[in-house]
Amino acid sequence: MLRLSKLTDYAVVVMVRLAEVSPGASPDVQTSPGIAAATGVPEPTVAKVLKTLAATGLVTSQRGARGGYRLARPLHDISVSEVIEAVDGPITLVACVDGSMTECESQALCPVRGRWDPVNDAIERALSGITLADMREAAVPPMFRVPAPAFMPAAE
Amino acid sequence: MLRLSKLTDYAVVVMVRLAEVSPGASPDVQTSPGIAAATGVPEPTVAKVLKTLAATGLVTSQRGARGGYRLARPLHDISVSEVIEAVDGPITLVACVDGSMTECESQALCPVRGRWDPVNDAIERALSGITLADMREAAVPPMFRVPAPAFMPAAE
DNA sequence: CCCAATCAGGACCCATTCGGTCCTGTTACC
DNA sequence: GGTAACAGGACCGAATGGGTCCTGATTGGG
Repeated sequence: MLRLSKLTDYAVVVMVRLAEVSPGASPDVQTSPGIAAATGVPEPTVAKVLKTLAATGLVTSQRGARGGYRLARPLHDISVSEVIEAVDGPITLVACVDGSMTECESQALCPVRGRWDPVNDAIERALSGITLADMREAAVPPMFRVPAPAFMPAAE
Repeated sequence: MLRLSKLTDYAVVVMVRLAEVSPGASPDVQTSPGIAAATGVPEPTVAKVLKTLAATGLVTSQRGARGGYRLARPLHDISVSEVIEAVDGPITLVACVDGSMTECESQALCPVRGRWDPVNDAIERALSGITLADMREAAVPPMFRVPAPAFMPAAE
């Protein structure tokens, strides 16, 4: 269904939240539980996403007490494709696109040999043209913007 | 990983194969086992794909003896997005894009409320611009074109 | 008129992957 | 030195998709 994982969605949520507090270059870092409380995403999931993003360099981490996470780059400099590839791995519509052509035993018969490449490239190009800042602009009306709720979303 | 299902890949293979024999408007129909033998795709899978494509109107079926399948439209008039939506359902990157907003219990908190829409639309636009004929052109060199092998691809 | 071939539309099972949780170690501040 | 927070795994359950099979409906040919 051409659906990307929830982790990617959460990653965008977390990164946008990360930008809300550190718009310029403020050294303020945010902790995983703090972001979890602000976004409503479960804390372990937030931690997992942050660790993945930190591993790929999209966010920087500060260890130890008073530590936390901070955006490595401003929102308008991070494309959607970067986030997707960081969380879900490289964008490969079908197995043939990747270098793993070992699977395709019927290479001579397969009529789609490398046929998805232009499609895959078109999608990646479309995704590279959209940044997190663009997604932020196209978001919900400001009346729904919640600055930093101190309460949990209940639901449990 | 933004990967579409194998069924979609098979659907493209089958439809391209379907066009190989009925280029214009010849009434020649092809049977499921015939296409399976020509493409190397397992016969039950081919039948499943064909039935799905017939249900969405991308191919037409002829029941009874001497029956089979035929392309409803020429290749250059069928976009990739049509095939994807026929096999894998509507293109929805995240659950929020769809009308199923019932899942999102934290609507007020969710900062990506409808944020993926432009991304989703960009992808669908990119996919709509590529037809099966385009994929056919960007395929493997003609030396790999197998007309209609009467043997099975072995492998079993 | 009967039979064979083929599509139609399900139900069904298995494998794979994803979503989510938890544990242990390391680092830096108080 | 204690504590708070990240790092990096392993781990398990649920859900989805891939693939197979069965039974009925329909049409052409003998």
